[in-house]
Amino acid sequence: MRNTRAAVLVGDLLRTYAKPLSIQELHEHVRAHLPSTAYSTVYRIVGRLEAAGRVHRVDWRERGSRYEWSGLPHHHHIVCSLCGRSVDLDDADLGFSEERVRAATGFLVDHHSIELEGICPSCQR
Amino acid sequence: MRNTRAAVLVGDLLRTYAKPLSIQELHEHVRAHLPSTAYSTVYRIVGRLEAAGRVHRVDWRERGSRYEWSGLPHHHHIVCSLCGRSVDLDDADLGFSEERVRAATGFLVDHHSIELEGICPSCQR
DNA sequence: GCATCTATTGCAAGTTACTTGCAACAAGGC
DNA sequence: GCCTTGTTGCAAGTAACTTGCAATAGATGC
Ligand SMILES: [Mn+2]
Ligand SMILES: [Mn+2]
Ligand SMILES: [Zn+2]
Ligand SMILES: [Zn+2]
Repeated sequence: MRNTRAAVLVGDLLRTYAKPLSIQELHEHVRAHLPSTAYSTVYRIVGRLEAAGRVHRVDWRERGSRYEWSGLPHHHHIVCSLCGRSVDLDDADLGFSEERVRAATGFLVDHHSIELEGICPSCQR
Repeated sequence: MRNTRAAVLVGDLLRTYAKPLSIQELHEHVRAHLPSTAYSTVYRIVGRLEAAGRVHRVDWRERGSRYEWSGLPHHHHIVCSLCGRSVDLDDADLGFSEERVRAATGFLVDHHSIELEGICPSCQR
């Protein structure tokens, strides 16, 4: 994978922002530096990062797909339905373990997706 | 909501099959009895059932959206990536509780989605 | 630095899943 | 039956994402 100007901008933002970003947000970021960049270019860059395992997709139902840097410890998200902010949760916070699922079902788990929605402390006030 | 012939067919299948079904599967079922039924009709029926809270949508990432009858105890799914069969899991099987998340984050949880993928016991052989 | 090779890009057109406007139709209350 | 109005078929319309292709620009070797 070549270090093209647009790919570097996308990769850097995902890595430093460390929260799931939409294609649109990534596109806006890239265009601020390289105004001629096409939407499809961002899709292709993200696709290549995903194939290389450096980024993964996260689905927030009504909020659409987003992409997040993979070089962070495994975790999930809870998103505020009012302000949209997200907080990270690890499996321990959730009481979750794939081992437990294996014991209950006999399945060999190879992937799990957990996404929650609620009202954050600050929006509760 | 009127008990039109197509709506009854969709509702009955969702209720008795008790597993998430795709729009395509629902359409095929309806067409077997009412061949002139349009795809859009199935979308509209499912939309009305969902608005009435009698059905809810379940997202299986690469496998697309499906709809499941809501009159069953709350649960989640693990899908076999080889044969496609799904098994139900309740929050206890997963060690999950919204209370625990509230304690860890302060969020008031109003919805959670948990979907797993793996290899079922029979495909492991 | 320069030539060369080939991955990457911009653009426009193409897919796919899903939605919508509208005139014809059919539930179901009376 | 009769009428009201929710529902349907059809065709056209969106939204999100993908793809073919000729032009461009990273990388590599000199
Ligand atoms: Mn995160
Ligand atoms: Mn189920
Ligand atoms: Zn909030
Ligand atoms: Zn299986």
